[in-house]
Amino acid sequence: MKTDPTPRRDLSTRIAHSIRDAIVEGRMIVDERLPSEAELAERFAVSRPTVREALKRLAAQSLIRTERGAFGGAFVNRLSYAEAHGQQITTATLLLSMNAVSFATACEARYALEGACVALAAARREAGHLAAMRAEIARQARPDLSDEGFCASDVAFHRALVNAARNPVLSYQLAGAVEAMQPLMNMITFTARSRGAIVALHTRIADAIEARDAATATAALEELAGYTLTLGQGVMAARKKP
Amino acid sequence: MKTDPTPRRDLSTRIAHSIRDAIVEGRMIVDERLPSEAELAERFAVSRPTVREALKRLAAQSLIRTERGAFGGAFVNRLSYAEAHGQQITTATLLLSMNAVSFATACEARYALEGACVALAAARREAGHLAAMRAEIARQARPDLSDEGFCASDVAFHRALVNAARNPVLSYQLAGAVEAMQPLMNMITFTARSRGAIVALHTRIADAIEARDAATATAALEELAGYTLTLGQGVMAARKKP
DNA sequence: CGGTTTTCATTTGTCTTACAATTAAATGTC
DNA sequence: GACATTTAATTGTAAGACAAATGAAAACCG
Repeated sequence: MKTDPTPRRDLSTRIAHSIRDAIVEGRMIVDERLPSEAELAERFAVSRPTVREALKRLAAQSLIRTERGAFGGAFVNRLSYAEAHGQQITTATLLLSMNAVSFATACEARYALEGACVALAAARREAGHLAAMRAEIARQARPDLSDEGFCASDVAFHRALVNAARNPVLSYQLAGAVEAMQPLMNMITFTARSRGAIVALHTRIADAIEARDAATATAALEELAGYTLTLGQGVMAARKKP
Repeated sequence: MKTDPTPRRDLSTRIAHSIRDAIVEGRMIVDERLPSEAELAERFAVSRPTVREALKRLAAQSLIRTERGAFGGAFVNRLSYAEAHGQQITTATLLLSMNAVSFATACEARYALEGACVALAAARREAGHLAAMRAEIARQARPDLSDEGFCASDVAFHRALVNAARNPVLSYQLAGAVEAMQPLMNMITFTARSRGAIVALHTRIADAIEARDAATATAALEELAGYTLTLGQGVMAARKKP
């Protein structure tokens, strides 16, 4: 635990960085116990509240977890895909909402990334993935589904599509892109007609994946990207006027 | 700021969640000032150290920033691409290193995502992106470059390639994938021969991007993916034996 | 001796109080 | 009016105390 990598900032930041580096560089391994707060305070020559602030920073990034009681303490946490997902979605959502990212840019990024998956998905999909996709398509066809429900189902469909590529790293990366788009998508009012078009395209994608036909799946996805973009831009334009 | 969404966890976690929700849901806007620590302590009926722990959690996620002095305080932070990048790279790196992700899986994900960019890059690249790519290729051709230097240059080359697509959301997403791979790539010892092959492929990609030839660029990238995979698997296999 | 209960030491969680450091605004001075 | 000084607000840090949780060890009991 080296000290003082950034002497400008406050103590808890520096301590957090120092411990983080130890974890990232592998000097501390998963499930290894950190010294107690009192001991850390002594080692870094700071008070316990300051150490605690540092530990909370690390906990916020899921780098450590803490347990109370005797033989408790702070432990290096194995970062699970689920935790990483959660963090990525929060970050990506904020990034989009705070930086005035245009619908077109977000849409393009999302479908570009998703396009990277469909070829793999066509090659590797299993019955389960296909069933999940079909189930969402069925939901989307129900006319009593709310717009929010339709969007949620859309996300679920695309997640199933991504998972069909059977690469957890890809799934993790795409989760951020797909889910972060949801707030933007929720702004769209889906008419019966647009829902029909989307369901038709989803069906084409699912059929192509089932047939292990990567080219057709890619083409349908691209068509969907174009259609989504058109819908979204209409909404954004209308939103500007008043 | 609603209270008590998760009554199980400790106070600072709950308070952090409550404020985070207010930010994510847009009830607090960028650069808006949070109440002072003393006031927050009063509102949540907790002590100031507890409030501070909550604020440190949020600061660790770049959701807020703090300024000292009169009229200072905690402010909702505009999440910049740079900050989001940094977080994503840390998360992705830890995810790979802690979860025994195979070289093949990581490699596949990386090149699949990157493939999503080349077509756009071919269409949109500007002189600057091309110059950056060429500069890295030139570096990579120098025989006195260390293996770490070669890897770093490789990352820089691919970052330039991704940036050529001129979609900041894509760049953000890809940063995680490309940079998180670097520790794995650093394990590879690049022989003069393999360096030559990689430089040749990089050159083919740059040439194709310059010629706005997406198909050739994609093909070269796929070849590079295959070659990298072969190199990596050789290393991983050799590492298993002893 | 075996199982159960109790005690106990350790550690995190929280509160209280206090002071130092910083900073912008208000005030005073020339 | 320009510049120096004071002041009030706010975060940063410290020290000490107690509560709560928890597993280990000790004590107890059958």
